[in-house]
Amino acid sequence: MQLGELEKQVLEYLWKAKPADAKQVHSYFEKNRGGSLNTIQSTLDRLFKKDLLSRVKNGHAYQYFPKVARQELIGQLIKSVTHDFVVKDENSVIAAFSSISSDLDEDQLDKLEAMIEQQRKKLKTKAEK
Amino acid sequence: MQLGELEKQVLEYLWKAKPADAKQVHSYFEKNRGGSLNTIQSTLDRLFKKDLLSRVKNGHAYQYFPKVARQELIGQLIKSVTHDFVVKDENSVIAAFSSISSDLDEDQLDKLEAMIEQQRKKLKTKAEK
DNA sequence: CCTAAAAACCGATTGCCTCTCGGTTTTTAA
DNA sequence: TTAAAAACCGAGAGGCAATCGGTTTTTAGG
Repeated sequence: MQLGELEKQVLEYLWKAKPADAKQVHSYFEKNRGGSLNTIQSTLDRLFKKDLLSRVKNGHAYQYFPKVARQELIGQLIKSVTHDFVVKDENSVIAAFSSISSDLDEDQLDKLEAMIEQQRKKLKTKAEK
Repeated sequence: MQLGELEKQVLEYLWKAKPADAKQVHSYFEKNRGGSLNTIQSTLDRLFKKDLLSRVKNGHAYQYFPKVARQELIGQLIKSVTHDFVVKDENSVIAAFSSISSDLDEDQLDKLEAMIEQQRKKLKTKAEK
């Protein structure tokens, strides 16, 4: 999946803010970057079609809000960019992790380890069934 | 950075094979997917300009070969796709890892842990300087 | 040195996607 | 019922990969 610049910014905004309609999103972005309401509207629509936003009609307008969590999307993006390089050799994901690990400090390594621990537990639970 | 389908396949090929010129690459892809020699040539050129391939003139033709290792590129791609979501909040990378970790089995978790250990050592060495 | 062949290079086209926005249709609330 | 608000439609611009024809440059062999 491919995300444009504005799409990313809108997502970022919606992760932080409450659900918002096109008008609200537009008024937020107007100050910094300009652009018409329609542009925002079609961007919201694109994100909606990509299944990254949900929407609910409320009075006049749709309220948009994220359908996926931030880290979930990041995970998705990583998977999709990685996917083609991982056929039959899942270890390249590990290798890639390793390639990024050089940017991590001790604190982050701790967190990563905790995450591994959690995943281990999950696997164990599954095995017991 | 953005990679097209053919570009990925060509990279994949060059990671496995010896350095090759356009003709060789073309003859490899001709069987499965067709396409003209020129297409391969411009694809190689695009990858070269993206700094993903090196080339050396040998007799008639350039020999192309990867400039980056497989896992290095994967890492790069992950970084670039991740980059915009990570400003001032490096933990989202960790969170993203966690989002992917659900696909990993025990064996892979072992490897990941080993990698973390290695990275820890590296940090320690640096600290002693 | 000259030349034919081989490869590189150039440029145009197609297709896909984001961003942009004007204009039309539909929905909503008074 | 109707005026305003929002959604929807469609088109154009710009970017990039893929494709390939045609021209220029390079190279090896006579």
